Amino acid sequence: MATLSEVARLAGVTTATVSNVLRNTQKVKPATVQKVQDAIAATGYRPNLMARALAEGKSSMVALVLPDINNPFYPEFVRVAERVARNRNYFLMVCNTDERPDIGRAYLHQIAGTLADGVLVLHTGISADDINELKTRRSPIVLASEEHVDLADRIPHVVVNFHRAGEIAGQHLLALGHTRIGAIVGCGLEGMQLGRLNGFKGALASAGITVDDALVRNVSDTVAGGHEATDSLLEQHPDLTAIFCTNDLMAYGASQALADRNIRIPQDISLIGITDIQLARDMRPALTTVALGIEQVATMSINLLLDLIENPQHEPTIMHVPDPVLVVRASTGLVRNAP
Amino acid sequence: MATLSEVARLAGVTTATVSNVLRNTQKVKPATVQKVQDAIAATGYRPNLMARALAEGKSSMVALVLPDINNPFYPEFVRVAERVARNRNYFLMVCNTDERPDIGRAYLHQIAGTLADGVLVLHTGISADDINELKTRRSPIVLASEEHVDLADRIPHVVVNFHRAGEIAGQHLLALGHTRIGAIVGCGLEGMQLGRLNGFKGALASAGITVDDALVRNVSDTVAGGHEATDSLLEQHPDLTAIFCTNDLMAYGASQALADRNIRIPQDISLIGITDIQLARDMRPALTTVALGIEQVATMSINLLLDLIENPQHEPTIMHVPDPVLVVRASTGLVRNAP
DNA sequence: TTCGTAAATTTAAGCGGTTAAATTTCTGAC
DNA sequence: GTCAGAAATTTAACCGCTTAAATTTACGAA
Repeated sequence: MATLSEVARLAGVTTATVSNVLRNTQKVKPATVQKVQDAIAATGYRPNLMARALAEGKSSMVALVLPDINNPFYPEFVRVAERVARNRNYFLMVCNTDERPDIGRAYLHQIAGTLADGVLVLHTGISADDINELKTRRSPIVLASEEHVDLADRIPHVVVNFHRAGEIAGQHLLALGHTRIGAIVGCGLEGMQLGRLNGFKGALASAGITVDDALVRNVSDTVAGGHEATDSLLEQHPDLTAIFCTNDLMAYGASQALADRNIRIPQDISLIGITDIQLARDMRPALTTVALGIEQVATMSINLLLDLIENPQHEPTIMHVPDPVLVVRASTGLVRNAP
Repeated sequence: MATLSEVARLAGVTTATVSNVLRNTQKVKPATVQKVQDAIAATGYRPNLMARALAEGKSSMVALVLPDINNPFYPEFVRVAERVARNRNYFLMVCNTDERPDIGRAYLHQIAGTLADGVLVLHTGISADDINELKTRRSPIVLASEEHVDLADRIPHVVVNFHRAGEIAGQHLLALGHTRIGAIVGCGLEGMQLGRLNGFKGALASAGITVDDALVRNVSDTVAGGHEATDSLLEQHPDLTAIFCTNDLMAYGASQALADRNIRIPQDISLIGITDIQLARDMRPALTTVALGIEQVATMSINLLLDLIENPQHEPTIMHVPDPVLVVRASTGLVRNAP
């Protein structure tokens, strides 16, 4: 690949001048600009972004560390984040940790401040210590939609009201007359989904219903997990009239388990999720869910990170995403009569 | 962030020595190694990967350019590719083009040879010209599972036998007695799915059946596309007994359309896809499909790229993934009796 | 023609590492 | 105690670009 100096030589000027042409500072005489541009065209020159990054002290790359690219939530997030980043002239490095905190840790240590100008961390179970280390390195970091209670007030943070999401789900089911409700909770790292469950419990408590632990299942945050939990719930509690899942992916699994048992949704059992991923719309019956606003979370958090990179703040910024919204589709209905 | 020279000063040695310790060439006396390691620990030093990349002429990053991270095929691919790359000490940059060739082009031009040591391109509709330009830059590039006929023999390539996949699907349906079969073809860029359709047609032709164009639908490569195409097919051909989709995502959409019309799978209509993404397993009924071996394609192509980076070849390597395999699940069955 | 000033260009240092070659320091054999 | 050769360390150039400061060139006014 041609380098700056080859271009400079060909154009009969210095690398400084070529550089000035490239970054079009207005300091170069039009005739010279032309010569340089000709030389660039002739050599097929492309700037070496590594060299530029080193010289500028800025790579224009940001890393997005996430736990499971196969969970459809993340691709949806990535797509938005990448678009926003691109529009602001940043590259997005997607780092998938495969749910392994050690991999996340390695990424953070290697990349932050050396390859990437900043890092956006999405519930990857990375420890507070590791995050704090980054902070001492003064490498911008943003946590999005986490529930890192012990860090929340010290690290820039985009907060999603998971508690309210659970509450909305609970209220919706209550409004339809359900009282025997099973709950399926993803056992994400760091108890990520606890807020959702608590919100749900709170809603029921307000109606005088206490959620028996026997009605709660903790499973992995996957289709299979939802399936399995549903099987388990139905075996022990065939009288359930509704199932609440702390996310849509597990709700999808639940719907499969119900289909396998020829239980109709929502005639026999109502089903509600949280998040509103694309799959929720695509399912049959389409899933009633509590939309968290993926697009907004992604946009806000990546923008926050880039803002922080472009002008560092002392006080950690905490931003709140607008409250979740109930999206009623076909998977919930009035409680059935006694079984 | 601490730099090499600060570490060196603290340890009372030269940057060269510190560098040698870091890359543990065996040239440093144990006592010195200890001093340096202490200094590293004391400063919290992390090597600046940009600087290293510039000095070494190698970034240890590879880019994966893909058209749509929301299409579940790609996350599955990414996950494998990233794992393989990580194990070989490379970072993976995922570049989502959102189906826009211009974005893909920009990524290629900016990244290849300057940020990334090589590029793996996955059906992004990037033009032959652009790919060739990379070649002249001598930046390693691998095309995976493409159908870029005009490039196939000049660019390293991982070939999937799409034709055979379509053929297998056709043969399976034939074996079950189907003859009135609708075909749904994704109109991916570059006619990516044509091979699959031709394979299917070939299988039917061997059985003396010609596929009327009226039974073929071209739609976007999405759930919605499959849904729409199915609606259209059923309206004009209510006598169909099976539907062949050139990929699983559209088959999922088809299954929704069938569910919406209370048409049972496979009792009323059989459904078959191609690829075998996770969703095919999760669907109800689970989808019969022709597995392309995502894991193998991903592994082979990323390995090929890394091999090429580590020792450049003159002849473009063409690798063939083992032939696709039929995976029979619940969505196909014997043809129903006359409607 | 001569200056002073603004415009254009060059110089040269630096970003944070790597590495071949040069130099210094150890070894152990004699 | 010497000295050759191996081992350890340092020197210094380089990777490709940016940029502040220095220098040169151009231009208009006196």
